Amino acid sequence: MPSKILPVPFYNRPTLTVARELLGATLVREEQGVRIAGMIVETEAYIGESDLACHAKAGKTPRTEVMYGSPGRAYVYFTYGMHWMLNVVTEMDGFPAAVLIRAIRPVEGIAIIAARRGKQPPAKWTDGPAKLAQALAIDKSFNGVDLYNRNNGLWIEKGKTITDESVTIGPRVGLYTVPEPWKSKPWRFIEK
DNA sequence: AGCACGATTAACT
DNA sequence: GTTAATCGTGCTC
Repeated sequence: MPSKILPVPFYNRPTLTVARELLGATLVREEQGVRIAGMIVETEAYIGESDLACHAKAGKTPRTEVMYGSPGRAYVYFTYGMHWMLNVVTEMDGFPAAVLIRAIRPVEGIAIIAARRGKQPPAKWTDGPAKLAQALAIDKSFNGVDLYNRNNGLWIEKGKTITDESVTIGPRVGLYTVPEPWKSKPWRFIEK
């Protein structure tokens, strides 16, 4: 049986295309042989130094270095003093861009997710970027790891195809101090 | 060395 | 609707 894991060429494409096509894909975390997985239902694109919402606006720094690297790797960063965010690096080596995985729908490893997120109702287990990172135990140690093989306990598999009728496109969120037009770019993709 | 801010969340009123 | 929590990062001095 051929691997279901999305290969490097999938990520080595325009970021908006990758963000759109990641909807329906399966984000998989494997811990000690146990799978925790969910279908990706919300993404956002962050594209290049000219995108003033993208961390790469500051240029290549220790923090943003991964985004400048080869596609198909994880860019994990820390914010608000307590939250981890998972992104997937896109486009050619040298161009800084990534897709933020904003939400997933739990499919496997529900018991583990419940143990980590059980204080909240199931609908709120993985409906935000910091929430899914917590549910899947993703932190700084995953920054820069390959997502196109099983070596690192984190990868993305081809999943369900989502039709355009089931996709809502809108502006990215949380960009309070980002100037226009970047603040309103319709670079957020949601599976209804 | 110090500072302002943040691709958020949960718990409030 | 508002706001505290909490600290790495990048910028200024």
